[in-house]
Formats: sequence, structure tokens, C-alpha cells
Amino acid sequence: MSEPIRILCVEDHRIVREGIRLLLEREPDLAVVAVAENGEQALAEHRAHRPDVTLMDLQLPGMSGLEAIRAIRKDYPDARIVVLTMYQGDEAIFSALEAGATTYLLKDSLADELIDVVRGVHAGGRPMLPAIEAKLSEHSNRPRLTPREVEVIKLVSEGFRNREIAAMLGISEETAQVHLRNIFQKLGTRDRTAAVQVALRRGILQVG
Amino acid sequence: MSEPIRILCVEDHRIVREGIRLLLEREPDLAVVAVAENGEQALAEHRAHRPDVTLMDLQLPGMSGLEAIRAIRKDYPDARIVVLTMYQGDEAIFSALEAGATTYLLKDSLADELIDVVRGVHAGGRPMLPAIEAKLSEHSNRPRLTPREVEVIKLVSEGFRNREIAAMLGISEETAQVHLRNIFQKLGTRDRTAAVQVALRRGILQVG
DNA sequence: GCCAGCATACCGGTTTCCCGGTATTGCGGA
DNA sequence: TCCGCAATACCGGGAAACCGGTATGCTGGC
Repeated sequence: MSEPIRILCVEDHRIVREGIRLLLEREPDLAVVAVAENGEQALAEHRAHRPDVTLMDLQLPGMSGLEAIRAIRKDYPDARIVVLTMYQGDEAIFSALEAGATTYLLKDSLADELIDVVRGVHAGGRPMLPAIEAKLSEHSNRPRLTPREVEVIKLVSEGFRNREIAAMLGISEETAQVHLRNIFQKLGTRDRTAAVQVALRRGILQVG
Repeated sequence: MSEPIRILCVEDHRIVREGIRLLLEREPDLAVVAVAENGEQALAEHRAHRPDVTLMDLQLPGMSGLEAIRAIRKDYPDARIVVLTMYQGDEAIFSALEAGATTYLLKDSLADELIDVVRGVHAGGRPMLPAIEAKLSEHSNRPRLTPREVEVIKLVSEGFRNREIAAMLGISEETAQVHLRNIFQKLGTRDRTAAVQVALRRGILQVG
């Protein structure tokens, strides 16, 4: 038999990380050669080990999973990264793939699905579970927030007033209001509180 | 050697559940005799197997982990339940213990900590990690929301206006406003959006 | 029996937010 | 080159939210 598939596992919760490692190492053709608990470590371990496949959580302290994906792919454009997370939002999925992830898995997939996906990705494929495909096609029908709008809704979620947001972004209060109105329209809400809730559900914003 | 400790594992994400199971079953004195992926199943499996220790996640679809703890303890007041979750909010911890959990663990604990805690709980103890103790003492200095206030902030988080909330609760709009003002005061915020954010961080509200 | 805490209700005043417009600049794709 | 989109800015009106105060009934504990 040939060399095992060398895996980097990025996940901040230690119990979960250890459990996933055990799951993978039951398979003789899989080997977890490194682990990381945040984005910076992920980048360093990727440089040090050049794994065949990286398993990446999105919810990480400090540098987010998304930024880590971009950073790794900048260093190694061929890096194969499988996102493994509980975020089900269409925007989280879309932006992870856009950032360079090869595919996307939810943590309530079956262990066998994870293993098959790792093998498929290592073989050069792009296996995508039906549930993820469905969310992605949902996404394509929806208007996307612009980068500026994302900045605004983020500040709104932190409880800032329009005037404060305007000051922080160096724009007029009226412009901040215009952004917010466009956000309402795109997310289908009437007010800021509901907009934040929808943004959280869709993975446009994170909880922390 | 005596009988192994019989464990029920309640966790909705299958990959995580399977990983935790593997972690525990490396130890010869621990045996996962049943698993459940939601509150109703947890209750049924608890009745069917009468485990020595139940590992319970708080984030479950349908019946919440908190309700499941209450239901199990109602059936079996001596049930020993270890909460294992990623929620770090002081209110989540406090209310889980109040509902009858024996102790509380974060998912980024060490695997060995989890195992030691399971053994300690089975032996009749109440092992509590320092990090959790610290959050609990934080909690005791903070004013708690009343049941009514929790209802109100929950509806606020779903994007309802004061008038709508009042109608749903069968009270006047002004009373709803008074509740909200008391919530702001207790959570240290000026407006509803920030209040929802603080409530999420502190575990007074769940994300779903 | 009294006090504390909870839930209820109302009022007047100020601030912020939401909505409907209109308009200009700049940039990248058809 | 022209169109569309993103980002900027302003205005006026109406709605909702926020603030401070006062007050009542009820319940449970000391």
C-alpha cells in the first residue's frame, strides 16, 4: 500500500479536535500529521508539514478560518482545504468556497462521509454533499451584501448607533443610513435587530 | 475489575458525537451505552438504559439541553449529568447547574479532564474546573433577568417591535417598554440591538 | 404585617430610526 | 463608450424607540 494521506486538523475545541483525530486514524490510509487551534498556528503548521489535506473549522479565536484559508492558499495555491464546521448559513458556505476551500462539510455529517470526502479531495476531486449543494443554490438567488454593507451590519450588531458607525467609517450619518436601508432590503427585514438576526443565521456575521 | 461506568452521550453533531465516543472508549472503565441527538431521544434513552453518567450538550434541535436536564432529573432526581458544550456564558452555566446538572465542561477542555470529571461525578463528587468556577462567581455579582424579561428579550431578538411583543404577551406596549428598560439597565446597554448581543454572549439567549 | 421584588400601566419629552426621494462620483465590464 | 453598481451625500416627514418619573396589585419571605 502507498503512503497515507497526510492531514492537518484545525479546530479550536480540544475535545472535538482529539475526537476527530481518533475518527480519522481508525483508517489506515489517513494520518493526522499536525493540529492547530487557531488561524496563525494553522498557517505555521501548513508551512511546516505541507499536508495533503487540511480540515478547517471556521469558528476560530483570533484570525478567522476564512482568513486562514486565504492565507494558506496565498502561500500554496494548490492547497486542498476541507471546511468542517457547524455553520449552516449559505453565506458562510459560499464565502469559504470563494476563499479557496475545496469543499464544505457540516459537523453533523456521518464519520464515513468525512472520510470519503477527505479521500475524494486528496484524489483531486471536489466532492460536495447534496445538503451543501442545496444551500449554495439558495445562495445564488439572493442579493449579496457589499463589503461596505458587511462592515456596517457588523457595527450595528455590536450595538452602535448610526451616528457612531458613520464616525467610525468616516462617512456621513445619512450615508450610513443608506447602507442600512440597502441591507434591510437585501435581507428582507424592517429594522436593524431583525437584520442582525438574519445575518447571523445566514453566516454573514459570526456570533463571538 | 468492577463494572465499567455506563454513559449516555447526548450531542447533535454526529461527527463530534462519534469522536467523543471514541475518546471515552479508549478507557477500559468507561462504556458509552447509548447516544441521543436531541432532548426527546435523551429522555427516552435515559429511561431505557439508566446510565451512570449522562454527557449533555446544550445546543440541541427541538427540546433544549436545559429542558432535557430538567425532564431527566424529574424522572430520576439522582441522575448525574455532565454538561459538555461550547457555550461559555455565565448564565448558561448557572442555569444548567440550577436545572440539575452536576457539573459543566467546555468542549475545549482536555480529553483527560473530561475523563477525570466523568469518573469524579460517578464517584459521587462534583468536580468543577477553575475556569467554570470563575465564570460562576462573575455571575453572582450580576443582576439576573426575570422570567418575563427573558421572554421579552427573546422576542426582541426575533425582530419584533414593542407593540407586537406587547400583543403577543397580552400586555400594554408601555409595560413591554418598561421590561425592556429594565433589561437595558441589567445588561448595561442603551438599546435593544446591543442588549440582544450581550444576552447571546452571556448565554441568556441561544443563537438558533 | 411589612418589605422587597415582580409585573403591570400611563405620561410627556427627546432622540434615534425608518422611508421616500434625488443626486454625484468613480470604476469595471459589455 | 455607455451602462450598472457601489459608495457617497442631503432632505423632510412620520414612526418607533428611549428616558425619567409615578403608581398599583400581588406574592413570598422575615
